[in-house]
Order: sequence, then structure tokens, then C-alpha cells
Amino acid sequence: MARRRQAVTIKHVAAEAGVSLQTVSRVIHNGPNVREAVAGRVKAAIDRLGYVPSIAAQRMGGSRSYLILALNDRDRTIEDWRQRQGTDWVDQMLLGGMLKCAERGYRLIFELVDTHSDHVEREIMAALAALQPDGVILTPPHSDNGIITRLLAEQEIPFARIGSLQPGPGMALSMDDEGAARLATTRLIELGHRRIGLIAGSPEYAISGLRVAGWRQAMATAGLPTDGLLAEGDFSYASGRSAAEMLLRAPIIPTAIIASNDQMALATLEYARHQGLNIPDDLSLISFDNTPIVRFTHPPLTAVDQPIAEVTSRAVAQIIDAQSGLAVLDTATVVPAGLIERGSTAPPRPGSPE
Amino acid sequence: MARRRQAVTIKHVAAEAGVSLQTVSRVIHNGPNVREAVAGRVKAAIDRLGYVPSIAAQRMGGSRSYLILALNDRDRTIEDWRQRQGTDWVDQMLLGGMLKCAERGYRLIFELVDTHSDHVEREIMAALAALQPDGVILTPPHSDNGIITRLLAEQEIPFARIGSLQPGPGMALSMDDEGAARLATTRLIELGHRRIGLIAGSPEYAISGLRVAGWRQAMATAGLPTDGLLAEGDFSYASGRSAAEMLLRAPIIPTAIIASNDQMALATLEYARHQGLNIPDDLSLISFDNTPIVRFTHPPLTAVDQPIAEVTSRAVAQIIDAQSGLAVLDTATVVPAGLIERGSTAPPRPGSPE
DNA sequence: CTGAAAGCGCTAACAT
DNA sequence: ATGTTAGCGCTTTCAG
Repeated sequence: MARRRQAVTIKHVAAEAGVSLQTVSRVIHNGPNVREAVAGRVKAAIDRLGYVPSIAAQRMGGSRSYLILALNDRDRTIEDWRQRQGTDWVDQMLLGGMLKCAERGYRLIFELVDTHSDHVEREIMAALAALQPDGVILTPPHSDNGIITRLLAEQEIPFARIGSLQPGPGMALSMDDEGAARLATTRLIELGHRRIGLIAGSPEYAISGLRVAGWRQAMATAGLPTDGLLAEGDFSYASGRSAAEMLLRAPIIPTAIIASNDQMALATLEYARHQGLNIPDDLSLISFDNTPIVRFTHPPLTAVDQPIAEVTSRAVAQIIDAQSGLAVLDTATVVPAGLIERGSTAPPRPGSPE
Repeated sequence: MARRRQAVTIKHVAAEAGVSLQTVSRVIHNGPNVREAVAGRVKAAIDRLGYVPSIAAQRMGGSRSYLILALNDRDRTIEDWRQRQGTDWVDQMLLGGMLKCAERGYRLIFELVDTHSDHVEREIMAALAALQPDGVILTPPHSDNGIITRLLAEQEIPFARIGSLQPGPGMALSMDDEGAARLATTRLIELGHRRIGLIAGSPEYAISGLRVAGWRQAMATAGLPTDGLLAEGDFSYASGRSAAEMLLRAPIIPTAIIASNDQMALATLEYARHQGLNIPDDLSLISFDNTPIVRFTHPPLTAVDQPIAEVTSRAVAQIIDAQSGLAVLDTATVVPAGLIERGSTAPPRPGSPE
């Protein structure tokens, strides 16, 4: 293998423009103390030669690497990829992250790390040592992994914790789960529903509680009771089915159900159909997350849209700002979620039980 | 921003093990000329210190970067991500590529590049200069972009062209489209079908022709005619609908249809239902690609599975081998596709028209 | 078999 | 406002 050296280096540019290396460097970084005329000459030379600085060399010189590292949980991600259930979490993350990075002259590098392994520490250190990123983006469950956050804090690397609500080092960013649940519930109330069931997610996840809270709030505000309308699931399809069964076998069944994720909503849809219930006429259904599959069910599901791209985009922006020494928000960033109305919601049948 | 320096460098390891830098370097690369005992001591020191070489420094020293760059078309990819139709091309590529890279001690970096722009050349050079990857993976339509392949060849960077059949520089890898079409057709013939329609993709893509050819071959082998059974689409949902309409409005309709991609299969499913045709009883349907959505239709679709992960995995392996000076296959690699049988295929109704 | 020296491309710190 | 110097961490010569 031939050794590959940089084709055109800062030296060539310097020679071409008739200035010193340092001046070129300053021009590249929009540094101060360069006369317009000289800067122009240098820029022209850069253009003419098609010069692009080597990240490796920049890093070696002691400056930034212009690399931001996004860390996902290895097992969960690979499992999702293998299952091919259409979850586009990673894609949305890349969409938001890569575009924002590009906009700011950075690059996003996506890596997988094993949260549960006892050598997480080593794995993270290895990634940091190898890549020397300027910042790190953590996603669940890394976001709340104390070992990881402590390590990053020690290394003084700016990092974002996506989907985390806990205080701690790093910048917390998440979607407004409570507000989203409130939004969905309120919309159903507006449509005329009074008995609105909620299928909760696993209590291990903080978001589950938030979604329940939002629903409770909206119901309370409208003066509606919630007794017998809460069923607990764990985000799995199977648990969604049991929960739906519980809600739909009650003496007085709800006219609408909100499921805390798409899998459980799918299970509810299936069970309702199996029970001879027409959606949306007999039962309105709203799901959380808005992964691609809910567009393809019959009917397509109204869903709370999880703004992953937006959250990631902001995470990148905050990291870059932090690293540039700009003011860093100390408070958690909460991104509002939207409600995408499709065919699974409608007013309740006239004369539905109160 | 505090300057971040490598915490533990090769120097520390050398000191710890009581040897020179060079010896450590040799141990890291399994170089020759190191006594067992010394190598052991060095390895122990590396472990104890948790040392990981800096990619940047390695690159600067003139060795590999251990980075492989995967290039996707910017517009198409972003559009896919925004549309959220559940296409998991990128995910499958990452799955195959990242795992194989990790296995070989490399890292995969995913980037977007604008094929159509007139400064592709510049964009690619910038990525190469900045990242200095050891190899590049091209995906359609980059794989057949002469400007890109010429550039890469000039730079003498090993690269793979995924989904390309054309000869040229770089290693061509693709799935066996012809064989896959043959497989699908043969399976339908086995089930008892004799009138099997095919909805072709856009003739601009070489794979379209291959899929048609495979179907023709299988039909010919079974002594079945194909007249009036070929409808041309362009991979879009709308074109799939027109094609289905054409096939299903003929005097004698087919008992089975193969659509050249999932979108067109979806359209066919929808149109058939609209025509009161039951799938699979009145009409069997097989689609190509096997993106996640075909699991969620009613019934779930039998589909040809496009082995993107496998193809990418092999591309990575070939690049690393090439770069290590190992023998490089000069012939194109063709990966067989599988057929995933789901609910959209069944024997034809007894007494169906011949 | 092992070590020492030179340099990769770039930047921060210090001149001028 | 610009140039010079001294590394960054590593690898590849080339000596021992």
C-alpha cells in the first residue's frame, strides 16, 4: 500500500500566496490580525489549490478536531436494525445531527457503545482517545449512565444527554413528554371524548411517568375522572395487547385510547379490530413516537411526533457553542412535540356511554 | 476552551514498560522483531494504562487512519429521512459496515455527498483531505458516477461500488437481482401459478432490466409465456398503481404479480383490494427490497430480501484486504438474495384461468 | 532484536 | 499585522 500523504498542505498555500504558514492558518480560522488584501490572496490560493486542512493535523496541532461523537447503545441499536421494525431513531438522529454539524463545519461520527458491559469506561476512553472528538452526544440509556457521564465530565468534554431529565453534568435535552400527552388528551377532549384511556409505558423509564402525568392533568383540567382508565404496559407489543384487553373489557369501555408508544398502539389496534371495534368510529386511538409504521396501518394512526431530529440538532448546536466558550444554558432544553392527525381519531359515536 | 491533550500516550507506555517508543509501536502493530517477553511487558503496560493510540497521530505519522468512509447521496438520503417511509437502507448499511469495521479494528464514517452538484469533485476531495480514510464505499448513484470513481482511482484509494454492475475501477458488489427475480418467479410457479405478471422498475436503473430478465428466464424455463404480463413502472407508488391497473384490467388477469420494489407492491396491494381481489387467494403478490413496511401490511408481503448489510460487510472486508495488500478479487461480487415468505403468496384458486 | 532521529501537517506562543 | 519556533503523538527510516 502506497503511503498516502496530504496532496496539498498549508505550506503549498503559503507559498502560493507568498505568506507564512501562520497567516494561512489565521485566515482559515477567521482569526484577527490579517489585512483584507492578504486574506483575499490567501483565500484565492486556497481555492485555486483546492486546499482542505487535515483534521488529523489540526488535532495534532492542539486545536479542535471538529468531530462530534454520537453514542448509541450497541445491543439495542443492533437489535433494532436486525429486527427491521421500521424504527428510524438512528436516521432521525443523523438527520438532525449531521445537518447541523455540516452547517457549523463539523462532522458527526456515529458509534455504538455497550452500556451494560463492565468495561464501558474503557470503551468510551478508547473512542475518545482514538477520535478526540470536541463533544459527545449521549442517547438513552447512556444519557443516565452515571459511569459515562462522570467520565465525560472528568475529561471536561462538552456533552449532551438526550432524553434525560435528571440533573447532572452535561446538557440535558428532551422532548416535552408531559406536554405531548396533554396535547393528545386535550385534542381528544375537544373531539368530544370523555372516557379516554391511557396505556402507560414501563415505569423504569421516566418518560412513562411524564406521559401519564400529562394525561392526568388534561383530564383533570376538563373535570374528567381517570379511574379505571389507566393500564400499565412496558412498551412491548405483548404488554400493549394485555393493556388494551383490560381497558376494552371493562363494563364501560373508553371511547379513546392513548398508547405510550407505537408498538402498544399497534397491539391496541389489532385487539380492537379483533373485538369488532371500528377505528376511529368506535374507538379513537393515538400513539406516541410516530415511527414510520403508523403511516401504513389501517387506518393510519394519529400520533404524537417525537422530534428526534430537532433535539439532536439542538444538542449539536449547544455542544459547539459550549466549546466555543459561548454562554451555555444551564437548564434542560425541552423541545415541544407535535401531534400528527391521521385516520385513527374522530368524534365519539353519538350516544356513547359517558 | 481548555486544550485537550492525549491523556496517556505511547511515551507513557514506553516508560512504564521500560522500552523505547518504537518497540511499543511494533507491539501495537504486531510487528516483527520483538521478543515474546518484551511484547508481553508492553501489552501489560498498555492494559494497565488503558492506552489507545490516537488516530490523528497515527495518520500524521504516515500510517493508516483506520477509517472507512461510506458515501451516500445527500439529497436522496435526506429526502428519505424526511419522508419517514421506513426505508432502512442506511441502517442496514451501518449494520453491516460498522460491525465488520469493528471486527477488523476500523471505524466506519458515514457522510453525505451531492452527486449532482458540479463540485462533487471538490466535496469528495474535501472529505478525503479532512478524514484521510483508508478506503471509500460508494452507494448508488455514486457507484456509477464517473467523476467520483475516476477521482478515487487517481488518488489510489481502495473503494467499493455497491449496487453497480458496470466494470471500471473499484470493486463492484451487488445483490443478485437476476437470481432473485428467478427465485421469486420459480417459487410462484411451484405454487401452481402460470400467469405471473411483473411490474418493472425504471429502465434508467440497470437492476430493473435484471429483474425482468430473471423473471423471463424462469418463465421460459417452465415453458410459460410472458406476453401481456410485463408492465413498466418507475419505482414510484403512482407508477405501481398504473401498472397494476394495466395488469388487472386485462381480459385474462394474472394470478400472481411480482413488483420490482415495495412501493409498487404497496400500490398493487391497494389497487387489488380496491378491485375486490383478495390477496393471496385471488392474487399472489411478491415485492422486492423487503423494507420494514411490508411486514405491516394486510397481509404482510412475501418479499425478496435485499441483503444490504451483507453486501456492505463484504465491501468493508474487501477494502481492508486490498489495503493490506492481500489479493483483491477482480471480479464483481454478487451476493444472493433471499425470499421471505409471508402472507401474500398462496396457490392460485382452483380453476383460475390458464 | 531494539533504539534514536527525523518528520508528518498544523497550531499556539512568542517574536518582530 | 505578520513571521518564527517549538512541539502534538506517532511512524518510518536508519543505526546499533
